[in-house]
Amino acid sequence: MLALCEPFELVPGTVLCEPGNPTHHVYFPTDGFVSLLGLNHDSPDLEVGIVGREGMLGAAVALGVATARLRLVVLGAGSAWRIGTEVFQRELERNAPLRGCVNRYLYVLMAQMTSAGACHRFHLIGPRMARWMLMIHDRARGDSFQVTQQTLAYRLGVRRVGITNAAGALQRSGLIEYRRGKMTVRDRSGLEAAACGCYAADRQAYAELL
Amino acid sequence: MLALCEPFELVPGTVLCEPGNPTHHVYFPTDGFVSLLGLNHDSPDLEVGIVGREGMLGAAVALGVATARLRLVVLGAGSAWRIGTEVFQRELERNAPLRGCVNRYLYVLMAQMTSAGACHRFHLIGPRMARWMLMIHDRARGDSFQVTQQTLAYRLGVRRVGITNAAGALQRSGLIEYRRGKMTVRDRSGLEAAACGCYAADRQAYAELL
DNA sequence: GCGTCTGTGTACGGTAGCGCACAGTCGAGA
DNA sequence: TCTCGACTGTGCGCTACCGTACACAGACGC
Repeated sequence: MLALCEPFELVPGTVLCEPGNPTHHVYFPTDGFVSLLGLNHDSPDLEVGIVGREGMLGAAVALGVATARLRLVVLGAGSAWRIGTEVFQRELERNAPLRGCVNRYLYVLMAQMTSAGACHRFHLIGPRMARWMLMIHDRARGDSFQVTQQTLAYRLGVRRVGITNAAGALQRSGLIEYRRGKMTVRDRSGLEAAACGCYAADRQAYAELL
Repeated sequence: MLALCEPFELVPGTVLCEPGNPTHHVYFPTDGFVSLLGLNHDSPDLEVGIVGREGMLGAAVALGVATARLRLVVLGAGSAWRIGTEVFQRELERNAPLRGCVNRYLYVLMAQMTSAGACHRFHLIGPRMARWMLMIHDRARGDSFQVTQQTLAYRLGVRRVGITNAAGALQRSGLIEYRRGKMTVRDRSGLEAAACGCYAADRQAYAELL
C-alpha cells in the first residue's frame, strides 16, 4: 500500500480540496491535522471534524463518489501519505481488510458529524472551545500550537469576541495559556472537565470501532 | 431482492431501533416516513434526518457495522420492505450495483447530516420549521399529516412555544394550516420561499447522486 | 351534561450570543 | 528605533430563544 503512496507536506493554510471539485488524492496524515469545513451559501461555514494521524481524508471515495462536499484546510503543520483516487479505488476492490477498515472509519466519521451537530446547536462556547482544544491537543506534537482566536471563532461558527471571552475564562482558570496566536494546554484533565461530553463520546466511538 | 424481503407496517410512534442495540433489519419504506434522532446524554435529542420511500434505514450495515447509533422513530404511517441484516450483507457482497447504490445513498446521508448541523446552528426556527414541513410534504401521501407542535419542537430541538410562534406566523401568511395535531400545507411554493436554503441544497444533493 | 386529557396560545424575566465599533498591545520588518 | 499590521480586549444595544407558568379550547368517555 505504501508503495502506491507518495509523501506530501501539510502546510498550514493550504486548501487540500474544495467542495464541488473532483477529489484527486486520498490523504493519510502521519503528523499535523486538517480541518473539515462544511460550506453553506445560506449560513456561515462550520467545522464538522478534525483529522490527524488517526484518520484519513477523502474516505468518501470508498463510497464511489469522487466529488468533495467539504473544504479541507490544513491547520497544523505535518506530513502525510497521499494516493491517487483511482489507484486507491482499485486497491479497495482488491483488498477486503482495507475496505473494512475504511468503512469503519466512515462510520465513525458519521457518528462524529451527528454529535457535532447537536454540540454546535446546544452547547455553550466555553465547553465547545475546550473540546476543540482537546481535539487539537490529541493530534499536535506538543502542548502548544499556533491558532488565532479569529480562526478558532470561524471554525466554531461564532464571533471572535465569543472566543476572547471563553479563552479568557479558561486562562484565568489556569487550564490554558495563549498569547498572540499561540495556544498552550496547561491542565489537560481540567480541560477535559470543562469540555462538553461530545469529546468523550467521540473518543469512545473511535475506540469502539477502530 | 424482493424475494428476500418481508412486508412490514410502519406504525407511528414505533421505535424501529435504539442506539447501542444490534441492527436486526434493514428497512425500505414504500410509504410513510421515519425520523432519525441523534441522542446525546449531554444535550437534548435532535433530528438528523427524515427517511421516506426515497431512502432506506440501516444503510450503515453496508459499512459492516451492525450496531445502531440513531434512534429510528416512525412518524408517518405506511409500509416498508424489510430484510435481515445478514441476508442483506450477503446480498451486498454478491450484488455490485446494489452496493454502489447503497454507497451513494450513504454519501447523500452524510451530506445531509453536514448541512443539518449548520442549519440547526444558524437558522431561525421559522425557516427550519418550513423546511421540515416541506420534507414531510415530500414524503406524505397528501397535503395533510398528523403532527403536534410538541413532537415537532422535540425534533427541531426547541421549545414548543417556539413552534407555536413560528407556526402561527406561517399560518397567518396562509402557507400552512393546523389544528389540534393536524398540519396542512396550503401554499407549497410560499413555503419553499420561507424555508432555509438547506431544503433546496438537500434536494439537489439527492438529485445529483441518485 | 360533565369531567378529563391533550393540544394550543400567551406572558414574563433572564441570558447567551450577535453586530458593530474602537482601543490597546505585541512583533516583525524597514 | 519607528511603523505598521496582526492580534486581543472591552463596551453597548439588540434579539432570538430559553425556562416556566398558566389559561383556554376542542375531543372523548361516561
